[in-house]
Amino acid sequence: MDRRARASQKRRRLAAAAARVLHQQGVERTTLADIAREADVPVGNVYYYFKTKDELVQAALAEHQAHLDELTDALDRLPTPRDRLRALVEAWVAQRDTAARHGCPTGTLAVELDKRADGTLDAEAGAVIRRLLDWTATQFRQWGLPDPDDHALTLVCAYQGMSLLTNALRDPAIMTREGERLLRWLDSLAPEGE
Amino acid sequence: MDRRARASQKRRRLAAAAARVLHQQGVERTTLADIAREADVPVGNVYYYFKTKDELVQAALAEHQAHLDELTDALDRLPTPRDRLRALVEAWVAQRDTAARHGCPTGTLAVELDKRADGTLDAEAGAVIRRLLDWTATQFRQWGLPDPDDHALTLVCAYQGMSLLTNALRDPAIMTREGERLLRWLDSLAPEGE
Amino acid sequence: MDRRARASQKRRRLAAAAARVLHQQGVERTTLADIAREADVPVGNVYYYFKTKDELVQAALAEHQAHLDELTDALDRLPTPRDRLRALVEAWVAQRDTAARHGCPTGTLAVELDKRADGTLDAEAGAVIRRLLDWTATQFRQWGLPDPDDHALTLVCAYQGMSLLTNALRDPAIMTREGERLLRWLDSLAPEGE
Amino acid sequence: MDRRARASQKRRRLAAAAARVLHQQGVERTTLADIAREADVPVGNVYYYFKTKDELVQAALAEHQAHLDELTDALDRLPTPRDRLRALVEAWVAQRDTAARHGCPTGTLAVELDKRADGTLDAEAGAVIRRLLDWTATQFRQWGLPDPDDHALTLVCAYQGMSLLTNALRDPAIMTREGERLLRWLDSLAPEGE
DNA sequence: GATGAATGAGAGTTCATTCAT
DNA sequence: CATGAATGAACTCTCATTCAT
Repeated sequence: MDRRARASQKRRRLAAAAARVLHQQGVERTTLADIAREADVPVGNVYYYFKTKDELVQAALAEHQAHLDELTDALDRLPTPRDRLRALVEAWVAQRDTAARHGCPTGTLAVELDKRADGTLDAEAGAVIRRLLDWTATQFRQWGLPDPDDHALTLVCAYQGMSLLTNALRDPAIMTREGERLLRWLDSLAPEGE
Repeated sequence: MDRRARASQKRRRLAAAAARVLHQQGVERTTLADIAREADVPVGNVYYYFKTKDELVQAALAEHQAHLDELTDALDRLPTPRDRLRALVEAWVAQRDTAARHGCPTGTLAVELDKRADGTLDAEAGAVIRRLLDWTATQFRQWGLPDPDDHALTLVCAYQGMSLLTNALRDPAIMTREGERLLRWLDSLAPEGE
Repeated sequence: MDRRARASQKRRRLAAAAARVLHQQGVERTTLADIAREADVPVGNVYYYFKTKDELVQAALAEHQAHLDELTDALDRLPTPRDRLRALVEAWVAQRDTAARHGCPTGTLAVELDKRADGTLDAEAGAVIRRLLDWTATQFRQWGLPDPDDHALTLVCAYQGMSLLTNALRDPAIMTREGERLLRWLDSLAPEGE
Repeated sequence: MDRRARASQKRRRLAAAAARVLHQQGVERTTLADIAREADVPVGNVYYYFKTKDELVQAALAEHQAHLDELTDALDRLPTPRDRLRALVEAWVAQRDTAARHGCPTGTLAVELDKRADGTLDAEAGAVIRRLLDWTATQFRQWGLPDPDDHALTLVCAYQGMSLLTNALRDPAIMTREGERLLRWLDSLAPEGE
């Protein structure tokens, strides 16, 4: 592996470390030294890859976006929209322990970034959430249900809500209970005229 | 007004200012000077009322708790549990512009405090949310519905979820749409055997 | 002396220290710690009086302005414009050893500040020089000479030029030689029709 | 072109870039990356030509020296000392816009370098100025005027002074006014017994 | 109690210089 | 020779907390 490849790998390592540590400690309580340590990179070197702390936050958001895309790509291989949405909910529930400890990575990031006066980064956090919203709406639309956007909104709100409560009450069981309800809800839906 | 009364009034002013500013700027981006300024109290004086910044955060949480109690007390005067829950949802929707700008005060505070290693304050944030959960469950129980706890969980999750998305996407309309759905949902519920 | 008086005295001490150290070491090579040490003030405390390093530079400029004003006030007590201008030149020459080591405080500051992209502070440095220019022009005008502005420009240019060369060549004798020439020049001037 | 020639060409490009950028931004506000970029040379490569930043500053000084030598060589082709000195002043005035923006390259460099504790580089800056002084004195001597050194000092001081004021007040007209005065002064001079 | 001032431990960031290939 | 990457020391600035009156 040549120098350039190793360098870009380091960039990724930093982005991944940022995603992890920022999720656990939050943006404001995480120092660059924390991220550097997690990525095993000297502090001064971080600035070779990211000119500011904000760029690291941005990279972490991109990382979450990438994870989400991986997930939806995998789900897209399932036969029906209902299968895909069920699997989405199941993937959420599978993360319940992480959610109990640190909440939804994107959701909590969005909350923190929205506290800033400068609205640059929080718009990017919003974009990640909107992408999930769009993918979900697409599923409902393909399913042939009316008001697919409303259904998508309901589902994603439910996800963010249960993640927040799971985290705030430190109780993964919340995720299980609400997840099961969502599955029953999905099973109860039927396209018009079906 | 004697000295003690004036002092306790100052304490309240500080707590109220903390609640406001922390909601808007978040815990980590708010300095003691910010709160002191908002309360029109000299910085050095803050420490006679709150020994640490964390105590001010605690006071802000208590303030939110108090607001919530006021609200539920008012709702308790309504005739039926369904009326109360409907009014609760309507109260949420009425706050949509604030939610778009800063999210739910308690929810965003809980998110931020959960990022801390020290789990003292985030437990208190959880307690505020749990109190809302309990009050809501009580309504569903009085209504005679089965699984009142699950219903309560669903409703509060929906609230936190729609607040978060409203804030992240800076779109108060989300609150309106989800609020209307919740009202329809409440209208559709009926106790067993009714 | 009460707290407030002592505090404002500290502000002055800092401004004076800044003027001294910035003159000796230049803006860019002087750290806040240098100034703090010179003023015998803890580094963190500096920011109570000056929010940024630039404000300290500004304060140093004001200090130089004040020194200049003191000088011209003293000169204003002399009977004739020629006396005042002669005394001005003599005051410059008296500073020859300082000039050899560090140049003219205002002139060198202006040079450094003009290298900045942001033109805020260098305008203030220019203002100090312009004030000297104006005072000098006033003398020539009172003297009844034609083109008092041109004469003033010539005199101040000569001052800045000889300060620069004295400093660059580390030779106070330059100041003496040019100073004497300037005195002869002043003596040779006569108002029209005199 | 062989390797050695290409290499020495790169060295020159770097020296020229250094001269330009250091004049514009000053020594302390210029990074090696700035110079490397201006010369279109990779940062890491700079060190094959200049072991330290100071060596680049030195090279910039040499560049200014070379420019000055070019100028005086050209002037030396003029018939009389008076012609040469007049042409020198005219050359200065022709640079008035550059002077307004960045001052005299050598003069401002000397000011900055004199702020250093280490007196190595500022001596070199002084040497460049002294060379100008010497050339000028030679002209006055050839002219047959008494005190040629004093006349040279006066002329060079005037130049540095008017450059500094032009820069500090950002007014090229200063250069024009003082330049005209210097020309009149030169015209008024006559060797003894002439 | 009240208050302006003091303090010091970090935080993010920059950059000359060096290294490995 | 060339070069992207690495390094660490230093700097400016922030802020919770404490102190002296």
